[in-house]
Formats: sequence, structure tokens, C-alpha cells
Amino acid sequence: MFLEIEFESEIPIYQQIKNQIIREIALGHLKLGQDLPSVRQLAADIGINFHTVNKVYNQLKQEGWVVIHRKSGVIVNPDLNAQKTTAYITTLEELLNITTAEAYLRGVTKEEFMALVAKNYEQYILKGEG
Amino acid sequence: MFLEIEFESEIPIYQQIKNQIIREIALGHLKLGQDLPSVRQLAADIGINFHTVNKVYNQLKQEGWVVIHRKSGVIVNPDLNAQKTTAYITTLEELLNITTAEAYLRGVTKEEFMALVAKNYEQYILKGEG
Amino acid sequence: MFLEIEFESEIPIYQQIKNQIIREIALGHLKLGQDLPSVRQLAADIGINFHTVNKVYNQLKQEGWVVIHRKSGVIVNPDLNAQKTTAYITTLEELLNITTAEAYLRGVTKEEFMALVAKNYEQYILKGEG
Amino acid sequence: MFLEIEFESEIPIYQQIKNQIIREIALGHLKLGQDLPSVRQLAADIGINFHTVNKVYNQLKQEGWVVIHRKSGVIVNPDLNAQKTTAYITTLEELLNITTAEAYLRGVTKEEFMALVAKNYEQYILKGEG
DNA sequence: GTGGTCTAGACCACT
DNA sequence: GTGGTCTAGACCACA
Repeated sequence: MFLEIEFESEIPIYQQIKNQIIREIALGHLKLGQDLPSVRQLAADIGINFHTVNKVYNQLKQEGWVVIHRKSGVIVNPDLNAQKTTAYITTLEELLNITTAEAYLRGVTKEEFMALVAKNYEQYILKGEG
Repeated sequence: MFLEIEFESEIPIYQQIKNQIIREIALGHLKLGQDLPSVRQLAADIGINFHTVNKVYNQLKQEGWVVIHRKSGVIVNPDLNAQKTTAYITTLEELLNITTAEAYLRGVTKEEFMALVAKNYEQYILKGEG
Repeated sequence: MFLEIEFESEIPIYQQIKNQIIREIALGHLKLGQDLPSVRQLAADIGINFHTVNKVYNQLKQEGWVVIHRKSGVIVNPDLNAQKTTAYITTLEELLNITTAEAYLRGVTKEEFMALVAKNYEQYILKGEG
Repeated sequence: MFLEIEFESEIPIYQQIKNQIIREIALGHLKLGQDLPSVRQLAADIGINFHTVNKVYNQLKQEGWVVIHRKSGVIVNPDLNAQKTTAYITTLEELLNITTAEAYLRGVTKEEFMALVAKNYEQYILKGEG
């Protein structure tokens, strides 16, 4: 698994790892049911403390992305589905609200913005052909 | 100016204020050149420490949203424009990248997502008619 | 013997097996004196390491649920009775204490809770008629 | 806040703290909206590391018992309600299932068991008179 | 070897 | 002073 961490970023390391793992799942690089590296393995690969990875895995578990299998370690949740909760949609709306506001003021037209969104979304749809 | 702060939110208070001020500008509730409440006034209204508001205004100035006017205090930058820097676009892309990944996995279709984006963007275009 | 193990559960596998064996006895599916599968047999059935099953049988023996018979292997304790020790009651009380606290706060009324308890207890009383 | 931790217990310290805080809320010793001790304060009181308390508070937040208020620190969730989810009921049923099985086999009659449950539940109902 | 728990100490962001 | 992040190292339960 390729994870690129920016140690100088404002975004906490554990958050970057979470984001990238979710992205890897969306891209199909991590298949449902596939097992992730062990906490200590991934920590060693990235060059960070295993507690940080542990935190990531626990949060991913809490949010339903992975399950901790007593035989296989941590695996991508095989039943990943139906998470389009109202709570999530609300959060998403708020994020888009401020994001579009700033984009609008910065002169990104609606068309440009929509194109960016479409381009980003489509990479996940097209994963099968990648 | 209506600012709704959620003290239980994950988002820092200063960030919430920044977001809402930018949104107010995008909505046209705050006109270019219009003056914002004084640091102490806004702090009192929200019920927070004035240092927090100070931080907000400084960052808004740093990013070009407002200017500190010797007489009038803090006003919305009258020359607000052309901030579509490549740095901003890069940041925006990264944000959309992870956001669309999660939306895709949670079952938000491309159409639904695009509709959400359009709806949010359009509220700023339509401000003149509001 | 039907044992359903959830490998993704928080509960250790050995604990799940223990729970289910005790439940099978309470339900009368396992009669007093009846013999349990061999360690290796049960391990193979479930698809786990036989050390885990070994641990289960040893603990069950320790707690008096089964006896290790020289000839017949492991059998349900034919003299199963009188285990209502004060130590057990204390443990049970502590468990009920926190369990009822959470149920109360989550809005499960006393009547609902009592009904749940009754329903669960009664399945063991009615075993003879099952 | 009185918390009695058994350091020799099988139950992890953080779990004991969680249980007792939930119990304190149910007993009304901790009112809705009331603030809890800071992580470092509580850790010092109990004589443990603050990370352990931090873990507790984060889990309580995840489960909706408390909210982390940016001004007041950690407070009991003022909107504590409606948590009688099906997921919780399922978990509760499974717990009662094995608990009643063992009680039945140990000779605790249905009446005795129900009386224990009632006694435990009622302490939370009667909190207003305590 | 796996994840889980706990300790200890440092630094940071926020208010 | 508050919680959040990260590091580091020890020990344990589980399989």
C-alpha cells in the first residue's frame, strides 16, 4: 500500500493516513475484505510510531470502514455499504457550503468547479478500468 | 452580522468565524468595503475572548479578504478579486479528492453529488436576486 | 453442536465458545453427562487453532461446567448444581448495575427491560417443552 | 466525582471509568450539561496517566454521552436522549441471553433474577429522591 | 505475531 | 489551562 505522508502538513498524520486509506478503497486498490498491514508494519513502513496507526485503525473501525478480524487482523469491511446517513449528508453539505463560497469569491466559475468535482469523482467510478 | 458558533464542534471557533464571514461576503450580506464589527464588539456578541476574534481578522487580512482601515477599522476588501492562485486550486483539488472518495463509498452517486455542489454554488450566484 | 463464532466481534473467540456451550447446556441441547467434541474436532469444525479450544475446556472445567473423563473425554458435569456462590452473585450484581444504568439512560423503560430479561430467562425454563 | 478503580481488576481501567461515569449520569450525580474534570485533573485524582482518561472521554464522546465544549471542556451531553437504537437493543439482548443462561444453571430462579434486575434499575428511577 | 492497554513525556492549537 | 497529537517503550491477551 502506497501512502504518501507530508510530515510538515497542517493535517495530522493520522488524518492523512485515514484519508488515503479511504481513497485507496474508493480507487479499488484495497478490495473489500482485503487485509491491511499490521499496525506495527504500517508504522514501520511510514516511519512513525505504531500508536498513530493504531488510532487510525480504531477510528476507521468506529466509522465502519474496516473490521478487526480476530484471525486476519484488520481488513476492509466486506459489507461496506449504506453509510449515506443523514448525519453524513449534513456534514457534507456544510463542507460544500463553505467550499463553494470560497471558490466563488476566488473567481472559480460554477462550470470550472463542477468540472473539478466531476473529474475527481470519476476516478473512482472508472477504477475498474484503471 | 449573524454568526452561529457551535462550541461543541470539531472545528475551532476562529475557523467557524472565518468560514461564516467568507460566506456572508459570498452571499452579499457583507458588501465590498463594508465595515465589520470591532474586535471587542464581535467577541462580546459571540461571547468569546477577543483574542480569538483578533486572530480571525488577522488571518482574513493575511488572506486578502479584509483590509484594516486606519479610520474605519476592519472592512471587507474593496478590491476583492483574482485570488484563483494555483496554490488554492491545488488545495481545493486535494479536498475534493478525499471528499468525493468518501461520498462515492458512502453511496452518494455522481449525480447526487453534482446536484449538491450545484445547489450550494448557486446560492452565491443568485445573491443579487435574494 | 452449533457454534456460531463472529471473528469480527469484540468478544474473544474462546469467550464466545464458552458462552455458547453454557447456553447449549441451559437450553438442554447438551445434556448432563453428555460428551463434548474433542479439542481437535471442535477446533477443526470452527476453523481455529486447537489451543484456543483447549483453553475453553480448561476454563469450563475450572468453573465446574464440565469434567474431563479419562475414557470419554470431556463431558458436561453430571453433578452440575449449587454454583450460586456469593462471588457469582456479586459479579452478577455489578454487571446488572452498569447494564441497567445504560439501559435507563438510553430510554429503555423498566417494563421493557424486565420484559427482555423475562423473555431471555424463560427460554431456559421452557427447554423441556421445546 | 467519586470513582473507585480496581487496579487489579480484569476490566481495563478506562472501561471502569467509562462505566462509572455512565452510572453517575444515570444516578443524577452528574447533571446534563455539567462539566467533567479535565483529563489531567481526573487522571491526577485517580492516579493514572492522562492518556487513559483522554481515551475514556473520546469514547464517551463517540457514543454520545458527553460533548467536548470548546469553552467549558468536557460536559455531559445536554441532549442525552433517543439512543435506544436497534444496534444497542441487539447487543443488550445478547448480553442478557448469556447472563440469564448462566444464572439459570447456577440456580438463580427467575424470581430472584427479576428481583435483582428491578432493584438495580430502580436506583436510577429513584435518583430524584436520593 | 496480532491488536489492546497503560505509562511517560514532549509539543502544539485553541481559548 | 484545555484537549489533541505524536513518540517511545513495556506488558498483556489472544490465536
